Amino acid sequence: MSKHSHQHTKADLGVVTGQIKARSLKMTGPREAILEVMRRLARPLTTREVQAELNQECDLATIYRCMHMLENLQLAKRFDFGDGVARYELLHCDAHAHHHHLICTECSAIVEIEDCFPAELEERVAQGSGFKRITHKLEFFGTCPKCQ
Amino acid sequence: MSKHSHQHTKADLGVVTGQIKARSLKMTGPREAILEVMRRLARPLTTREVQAELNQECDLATIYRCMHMLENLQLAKRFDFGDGVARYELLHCDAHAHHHHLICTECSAIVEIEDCFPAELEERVAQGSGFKRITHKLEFFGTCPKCQ
DNA sequence: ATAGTTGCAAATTATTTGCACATCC
DNA sequence: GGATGTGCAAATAATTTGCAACTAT
Repeated sequence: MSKHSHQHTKADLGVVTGQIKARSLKMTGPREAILEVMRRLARPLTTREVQAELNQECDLATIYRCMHMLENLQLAKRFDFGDGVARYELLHCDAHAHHHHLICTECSAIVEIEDCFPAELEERVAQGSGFKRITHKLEFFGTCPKCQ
Repeated sequence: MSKHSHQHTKADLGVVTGQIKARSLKMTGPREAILEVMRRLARPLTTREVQAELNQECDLATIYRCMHMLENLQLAKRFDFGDGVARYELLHCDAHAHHHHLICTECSAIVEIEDCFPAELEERVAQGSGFKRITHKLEFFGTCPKCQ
């Protein structure tokens, strides 16, 4: 419940529930369960992975809809690792929100990269193109120690 | 044929056909047509976009299979812009092979970014993780001038 | 000749949607 | 009570696959 338990790798669900209620959306059983899984695993997850981690039963459609809601509220981010399946990760609440991943092309293991990508390049891109509100997605791929 | 005709935006199909034949694969009519489209448009294309640009008829399955072949031969690269559709782009043959894109989140317009991303960061990632053969994908998203 | 290719149709897989019923505020 | 959410089943949409016929080399 405390709003300041900064565990750094775990999103603060208080913020999430706050955002949900602020928009007259509802905090339901399935949503709580999904959020708990996303907070606990704290890495990009497919809808099926989320479903598998759930204690209770939950329809895939519900999970998809929850992911979309979280994405719209900018509480989660979608990632595409090139295998045709979308993955979603809950965003952290502190400044560490923006980060990248290193994915093993053999076993799909995911490592979070703390090194933040220089935002300076983003500005250069903005200026050279006339685009506004620029964001970026950066993912690294390679072969993990186990799979080498 | 010259290895140094730097047209910069167009891949050298000679290299592609060379690679294909070197592996005892065949250069067929459909493949030539697909490659011509990819070379001409020189941006990430969905299979449907390729099909629409083709003069002759060509089955989607054939285009998918061609994309996979090109990807395996490292002659093309797959991109995911977050809309659930894979896009493939023919790689250039000169040193400019690696590049990034800036995609309009409104109209999906694609701008190629010449600025190459510092490979130095890639090495730092490699060292910190124990991963080998590291590559990366970096895409920028924003609102283009027209859509602002 | 023969290994590699293609089109077609059917199968898979991911994701979305309509709707009646259930649930949160 | 009324708006919002859920499960279920059906609909879309992307991508893959089996196979018989075809074509480069």
